[in-house]
Amino acid sequence: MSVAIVWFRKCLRIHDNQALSWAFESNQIKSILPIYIFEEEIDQGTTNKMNENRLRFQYECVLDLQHNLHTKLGLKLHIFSGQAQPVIQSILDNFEEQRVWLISEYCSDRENIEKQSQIETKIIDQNLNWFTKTFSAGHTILDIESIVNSPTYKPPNSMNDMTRIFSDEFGDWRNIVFDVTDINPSDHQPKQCQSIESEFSTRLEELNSGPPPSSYFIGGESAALQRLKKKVILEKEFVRNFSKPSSISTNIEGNPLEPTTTGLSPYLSTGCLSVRRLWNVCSEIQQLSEHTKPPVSIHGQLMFREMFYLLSKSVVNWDQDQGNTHCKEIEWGVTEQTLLDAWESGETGFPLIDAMMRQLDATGWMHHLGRHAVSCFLTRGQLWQNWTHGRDIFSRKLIDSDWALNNGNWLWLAGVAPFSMPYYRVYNPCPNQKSSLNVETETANFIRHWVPELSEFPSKHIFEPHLAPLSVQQLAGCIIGSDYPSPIVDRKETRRQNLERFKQNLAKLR
DNA sequence: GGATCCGTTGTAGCT
DNA sequence: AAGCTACAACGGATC
Repeated sequence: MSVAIVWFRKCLRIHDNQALSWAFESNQIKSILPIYIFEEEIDQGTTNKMNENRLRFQYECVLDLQHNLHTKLGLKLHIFSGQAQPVIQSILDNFEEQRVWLISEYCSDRENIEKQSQIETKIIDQNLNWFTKTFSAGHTILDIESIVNSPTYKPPNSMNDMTRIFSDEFGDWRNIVFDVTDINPSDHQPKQCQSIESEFSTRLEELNSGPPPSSYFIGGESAALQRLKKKVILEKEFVRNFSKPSSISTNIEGNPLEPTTTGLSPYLSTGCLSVRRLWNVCSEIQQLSEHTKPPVSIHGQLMFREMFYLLSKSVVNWDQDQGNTHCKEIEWGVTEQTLLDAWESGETGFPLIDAMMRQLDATGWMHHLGRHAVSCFLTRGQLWQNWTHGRDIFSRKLIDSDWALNNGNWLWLAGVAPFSMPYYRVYNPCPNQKSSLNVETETANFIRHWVPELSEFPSKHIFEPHLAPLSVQQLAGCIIGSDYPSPIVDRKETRRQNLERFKQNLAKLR
């Protein structure tokens, strides 16, 4: 009879959790010790990996997991902070004479794969009683490792490629309902483990007891399942019609923080929500009637997520702008810190860009199309800065940040990847009446909310306030250049120059 | 092997 | 107001 140490990493939930289910169902497991390790160096204040919002969100997820494990399954989650290897060593030392399984979810990124293999060779292999078991499809629909290693695998670059992979894997995959494991505690003996000593950073408690978070989202499986119900299960028409988002703003039902999309991404990235559960819910809704299809449907969005996971595992230097087969080496030149800082702090003088970046800073979330607009603006559109700078800022601030997806999306939007749209399709940072966005009210109100300096500006001028006559600026109580920055660049001129630069770079690469 | 088509989600000007 | 077209023209897949 053995102890199962269930190491929660990317699946902070008890529903559809293969590792947890296995530990419950296996007859050889006598007791279960769930653990979570905060691996960021959080005692020196905010980490360079996660800003405060992100760290707090992560902590909320872990606390909710602790609550659910305790109330639903009678298990106590032990929380640690520190580097995984020494922490796991110290945990296992409590069980020196016993048979122990260290169970976790497969993580596909380089750093975590190295960590996992070090733990296996330096700790597990040193004691004949200790074993590991890793479950492969916890965070993704596909078994990333097995697909990438199959002899016929070619890195996918389009939705066509993805439908081929799904067909090979699942046959008739459209509206398929995947097997999802859920634990029914009444089917099993209680498996509570002896408690062991655990310690984690007091900084996390401080964050949690501080002022109410500016983030709209609350971390955890409970909030994830509530949101799934509210935005997907109860919104069948929305699911069936899901397409390219037409509104860049939030402001649903008068709430300026409620997304027009599902808002489930923070829960998918932390694994509070199983991606298979979300897929299944959509399948069940769509089976009943007409619905949009990949690439624009929710299933399509989830398939792009799988695509980026496959690529991130199979493309060498996925997160680099050099030596990366999926990144054209554009000469971005020397970083201009003032431009980068203005972009990050929402002081570019372009109201829509600034509203987006301030929303990101305050809430840790930004609308899908907003991410397009600000990343195009930073790179090939206006500022001509290396996409990796934007990637780093997103990764520190976005509560739904995910290594595979964040890099993939930046490669896409910077126009450097094989799957990118043509480089000359540049988003206009100042949408006008011709834009698909509702500039009259919704988008203008979105700017008024996040850039209060401009709250009295008429919609006609709010996207390019520096072009407004001085009388309009005075009436709005906001003089451009003193109360709100003038544009840091000439958007039309930089666009023209950058198109030319990009073209020359491509010619050189050919 | 050259032509043609296609790719999740562009913009601006004209009718 | 919606739809067409030019813009300038990538790169991989397909025929």
